[in-house]
Amino acid sequence: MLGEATADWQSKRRAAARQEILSAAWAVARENGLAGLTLREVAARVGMRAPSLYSHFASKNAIYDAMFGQAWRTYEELADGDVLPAQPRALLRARAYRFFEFAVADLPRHQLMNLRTIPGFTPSPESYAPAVRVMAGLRSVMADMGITDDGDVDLYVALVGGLADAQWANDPGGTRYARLLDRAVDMYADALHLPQVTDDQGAHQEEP
Amino acid sequence: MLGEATADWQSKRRAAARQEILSAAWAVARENGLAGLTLREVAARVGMRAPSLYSHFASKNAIYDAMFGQAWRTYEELADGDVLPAQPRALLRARAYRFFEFAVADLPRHQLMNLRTIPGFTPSPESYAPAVRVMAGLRSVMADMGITDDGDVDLYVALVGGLADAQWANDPGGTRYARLLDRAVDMYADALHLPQVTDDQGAHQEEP
DNA sequence: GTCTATAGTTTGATAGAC
DNA sequence: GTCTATCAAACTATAGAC
Repeated sequence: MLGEATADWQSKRRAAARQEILSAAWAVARENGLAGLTLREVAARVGMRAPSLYSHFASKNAIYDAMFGQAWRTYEELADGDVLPAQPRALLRARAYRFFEFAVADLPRHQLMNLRTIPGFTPSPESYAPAVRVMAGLRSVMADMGITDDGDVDLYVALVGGLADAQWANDPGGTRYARLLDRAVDMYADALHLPQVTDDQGAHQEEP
Repeated sequence: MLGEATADWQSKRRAAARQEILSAAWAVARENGLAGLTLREVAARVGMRAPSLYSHFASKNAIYDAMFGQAWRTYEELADGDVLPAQPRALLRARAYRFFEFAVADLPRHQLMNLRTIPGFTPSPESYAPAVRVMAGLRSVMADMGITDDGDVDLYVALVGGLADAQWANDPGGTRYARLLDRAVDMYADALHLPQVTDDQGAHQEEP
């Protein structure tokens, strides 16, 4: 008889196939634009025919949905892996750099996560969950430094997101708005009367 | 023989037909999303068949292009029509409200003007010109109040645009980020050490 | 300038054999 | 689970009559 080992193996194969399809979908989106995604093209990249995708995803929108969830989970893991500085300004800077860098690295991903690019697409609750957790984590971390007003958090989010959007809109591939991140965070921190950094510890350093 | 009056009349008819098509295109974009625009649907709304549109526009992208130019010209006229306050903070607030309100009023228009929603679409120089003029006008007006650093202007643009994008992303139809506009402009003005308002003149007032 | 007709693709999705 | 076959529809764009 077939034991649980077989069920496990099959389940892993299924998950691997799903992941292969999603990777192909990201590649197509990066080449043809997020709205330029087609099932045939995705299938071709994984050596399948279009109808076979329906064994793994219920519809094209289900693929968008899985991509949305995956993007936010990836960002969540990155953000959770960051060792956050104790100094408030440094912490806000670190979070700003993390988000900005992630948003600027991949346009279709950014569009799917943060802009309403695909008409009619709405993420499922399951896929939306990691986005909610990310926002909750930010609120928690900011509350720890005394920022509890919802408007203050929203302003920070809009400020950092605005720089990322402006980077894509006016200088894609460049650094025109990336260079303003420190200035922007300082401006924000000043407005909230966060303590000044006494030495150089707060300045952002790229990882080696 | 046919005089110039006839040529005038014909030229006006042509312009009117183009405008009718563009209006229909905006309506379709608002209903089906910017990427959901189709020639058949646009043609149907003006009582035509799809091929007839080619008498007025060379391609679908030419329609997007005309929409892009029209959107920026409309914004330019609105901004040029504004009577700007002399007080620097009030002026920045007025410009911020103008842009934010325009961006939040129409998602496909905002996507076409400021986000890269349509894969492969790039505006022609003619359609891009009003956008350049708007930016030049902003630079000029900010230079008059002593803001000459490019980074400072870029930061203002990103700040206001970020609020608009966040409004669409996180609270479409609401006022969650609109309520932060005054706070955002004050934060920015403080960072640039712009003079404080002495009385209430600087507070933004909606028109009656 | 608008029409019909149609080319020539491409699309998302389903049915059913294997 | 993947395939072939196919649907039904939509798409942009062109040709040519009127």
